[in-house]
Amino acid sequence: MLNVSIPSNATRPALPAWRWPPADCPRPDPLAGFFDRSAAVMRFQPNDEVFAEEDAADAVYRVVDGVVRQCRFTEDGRRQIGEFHYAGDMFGLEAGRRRTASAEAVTPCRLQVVGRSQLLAAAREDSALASALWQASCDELHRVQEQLFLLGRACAAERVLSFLQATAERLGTPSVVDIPMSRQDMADHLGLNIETVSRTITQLRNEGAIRLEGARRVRLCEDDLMVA
Amino acid sequence: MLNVSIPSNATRPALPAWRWPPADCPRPDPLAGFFDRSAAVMRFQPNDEVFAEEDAADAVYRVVDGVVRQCRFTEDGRRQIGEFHYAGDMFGLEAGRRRTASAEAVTPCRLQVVGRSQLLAAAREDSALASALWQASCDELHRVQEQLFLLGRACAAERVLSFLQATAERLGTPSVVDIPMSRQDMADHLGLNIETVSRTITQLRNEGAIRLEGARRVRLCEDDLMVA
DNA sequence: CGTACCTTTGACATTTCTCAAGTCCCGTGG
DNA sequence: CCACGGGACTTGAGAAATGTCAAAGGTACG
Repeated sequence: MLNVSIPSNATRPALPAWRWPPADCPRPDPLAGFFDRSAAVMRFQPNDEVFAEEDAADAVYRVVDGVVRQCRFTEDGRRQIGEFHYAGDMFGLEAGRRRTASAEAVTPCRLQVVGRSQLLAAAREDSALASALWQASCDELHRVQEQLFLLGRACAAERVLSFLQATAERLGTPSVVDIPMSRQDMADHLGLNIETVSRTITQLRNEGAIRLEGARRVRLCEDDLMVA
Repeated sequence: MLNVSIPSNATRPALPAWRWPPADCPRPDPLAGFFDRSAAVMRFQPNDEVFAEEDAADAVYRVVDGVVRQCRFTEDGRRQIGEFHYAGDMFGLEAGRRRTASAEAVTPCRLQVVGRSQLLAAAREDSALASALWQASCDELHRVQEQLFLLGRACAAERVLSFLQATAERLGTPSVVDIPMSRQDMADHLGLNIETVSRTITQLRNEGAIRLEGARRVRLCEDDLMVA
């Protein structure tokens, strides 16, 4: 079980990390193929806006390299980051005609861009592409539902540890994470404030669940994944 | 703005309620047609399990009447309710072969059931059906992202009020809600505990944002939606 | 009309947030 | 090479929100 100080009244299991790539993801990836054939490439610097809430949702993106965050704001300045997108992720495909969230570069990044109607037309011709699109939506839904559990029912230590593990998995480096985003980004993704994220990381370090090799580099210790 | 006692340091806008049905939802509904033609009907009593996490995901459901909750559990007994499904909602279509959440009846209900492969085969033949399926997934994703904001960044009063407004909209009764689920269900959906939900409802009543006409019936007062 | 369950309330504990200072790191320019 | 500045990160102390435990009301249904 988690060795870190999660409220003492209950035995709390480690949360399952997101699986990436999904076991049943078909290879070679028709989405990658389509973007490689058809997309233009754009570059963005950190904090550049890729698109804003309410913009026309007429383009679809795929990350070549770098990291993108998807977020929503309230008028009083609260921000919720729904998802981070990494190399290989598609994002920005929506059913409605307007964006329901904005997207911003976290790190310098290159994005492939295609027209939404172009992608949908190709999917109509190519059932492998259509099924990859559907698979991608479902994967996204599952990640968001995992996130929902985290925000609704997990304490700060669980949220942070789970995030670090998921990010490590996603980046393909199971035992070390080079965290690409700021503490503030982590906080707005995890529904915490920046000081709580920082304190929680310190606490996880003190309890031996992680080791810090610089503020943006964390080594995950093995026993985090164990269940008692 | 919200008149209810949300932390006093900031001006917090009312959260937008989910739109239902979505403005661009095509009519007549090809999904409804397909289920009406092809589905068997099953009945469930409150708390009956429709399917469990890890079950084979080989059936797809549509609510005829009643309410269904979709939930995930941890070993230590925490529960997160992702979504409630009402009359007309499809649920249970997944990309993977296993359920990632369980579904349970909240009220007595009747559900239409079809085989997953049957639905997908029909969608391959009928592009209107395919597009309705995609639309439904996207709508679900948007609702979940709204929920994500609520759990990550909204205080108890905002969560409860937003939930009541959304439920009223969803049930087609904009000013009165007949809440179909228990306080515990609300709590597990909103990431609160049952006592906090109860206290928050009392507080909203005291502040005039709602009126109670029985524990399960709430009248929403107009000025909840106003922005100062 | 009694019983079981759901809801509300109270008192107190815990977690997380807020505000205010540090500290660290890194690039820049002397 | 080293001082400097600025941003990011960390830490502390106290406040606020939410959770926990316990018990009292309500309500529905046999």
